[in-house]
Amino acid sequence: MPGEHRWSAEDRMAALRLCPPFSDWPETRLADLAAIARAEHYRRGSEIYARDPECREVFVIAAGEIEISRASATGRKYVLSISGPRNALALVRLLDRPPIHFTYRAHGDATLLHLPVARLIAILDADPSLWRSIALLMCARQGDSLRLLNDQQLGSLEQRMAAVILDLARIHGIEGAGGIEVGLRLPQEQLGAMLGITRQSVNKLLRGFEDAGLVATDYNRLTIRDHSALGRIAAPSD
Amino acid sequence: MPGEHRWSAEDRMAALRLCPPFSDWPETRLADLAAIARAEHYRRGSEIYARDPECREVFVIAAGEIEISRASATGRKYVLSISGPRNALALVRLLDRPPIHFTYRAHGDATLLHLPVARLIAILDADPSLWRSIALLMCARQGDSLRLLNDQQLGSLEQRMAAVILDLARIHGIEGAGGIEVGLRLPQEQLGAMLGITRQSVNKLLRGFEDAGLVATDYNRLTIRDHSALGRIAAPSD
DNA sequence: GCCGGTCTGTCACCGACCCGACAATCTCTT
DNA sequence: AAGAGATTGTCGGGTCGGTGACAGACCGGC
Repeated sequence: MPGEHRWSAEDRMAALRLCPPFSDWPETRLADLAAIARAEHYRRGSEIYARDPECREVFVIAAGEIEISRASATGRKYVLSISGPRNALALVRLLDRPPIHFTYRAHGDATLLHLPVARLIAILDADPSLWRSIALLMCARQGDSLRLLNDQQLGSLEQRMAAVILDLARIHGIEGAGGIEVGLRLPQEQLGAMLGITRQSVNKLLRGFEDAGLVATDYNRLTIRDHSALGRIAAPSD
Repeated sequence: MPGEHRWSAEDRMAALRLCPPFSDWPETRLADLAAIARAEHYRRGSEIYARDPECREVFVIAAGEIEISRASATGRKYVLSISGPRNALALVRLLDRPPIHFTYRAHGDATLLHLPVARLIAILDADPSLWRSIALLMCARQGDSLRLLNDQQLGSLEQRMAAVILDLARIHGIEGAGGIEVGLRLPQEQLGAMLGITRQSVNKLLRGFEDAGLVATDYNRLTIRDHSALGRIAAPSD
């Protein structure tokens, strides 16, 4: 783990090496990438592109978690997901005119590598076979989005709640004695923002899950007690 | 327009030439593509991959409309969209293991060009710069999905209804004297399946729109009377 | 032109979720 | 160690959309 104060080109390369879609790039290309990357540290709660929402940069999470959300005019907030280390974000900015702007916020303290889109594209065009990795990653992301859309329309609240919990555990889970603990500050309000429901509804559902022995909750902390049962709820027959 | 009975290699190329992501391919590559494409005709209501849902093919709509949907265990149906000519579908199948399977159904009579994934990938790898067009298209598609997710979570029913109508008009709209007519058989039940609500709710909303002079309805047929007002409803401030 | 199937309009009832409120508990900073 | 702020548990009332039902209108085929 590199020191917080400074990220050398080596450190940047090490982070990129583990991050799809760059993880299967040859070393020389990774070096090109590391050369244009700029490391930046964010304190908990700070917004990533607060200064310039139109900024044409992609970024990679080197450490920490990033909440991807969007607020409505009425003040409600929808949290698309909370992404973890080794994840590339904002890839839609490869387009000249990205469709809509999501807000990225550091959920805990976080370190990001920023990659200016223009220079990234230059690297890709210099060795077009690299585009393949981008294309396939975008296919995977698209698949995830479609599954999410489908779940939201067809699933019951219980199903969606179980799915969100399992998803969080998959990304941020820490194996422990009593089960898998979600290594995140996770107030019920936040779960609500991911499900599009209110805090109170989350509370009721969550207590239902707890009574059934599926999860354990403890002030901002969530632990999965029965992973397979939760999976059965999330995907009943599928 | 080629005859219904037979699609020559020339006909197939002509269709592909207009379809993103192939529209900016050089002629020689388009010829390669046309060589592996198989044209197939579908009657209204027939399901595209009824025989083999696991079939590893992408396809392009040469003529007609395709409804992309998914059914729940309880019999409810969610219609993701109704896609029109010059659209490539099922691109997520470029992945070895696509995430979930959507059902594709011919909304009216339709003609498709089928492209086996393995051979398509062979063409792409033979000239990797072609992957660029795939990557950028998938970015655009991903952006569309994210916008849809956002709208569904944050938008009111009215907003979402207006958005869906405008979207349908953009793809299937026919300019006419009294406004833009949606050139589709469009029962209220279908609109409901796109919005995740029941026929009855659609009816009430739609009559509200009609009373306000935004649209005109006439048995299976929908005409937009006030496009800009509808746009203001769909995206209030944005 | 007739008829079965599809589509639309409408109603009463009901349940799920939202809203506002309040008290208790926990965490973090000072 | 104390107090401010954040989080949780819980309640009742209100509202929106779902459910089931029914009648009437429309379409397409024979």
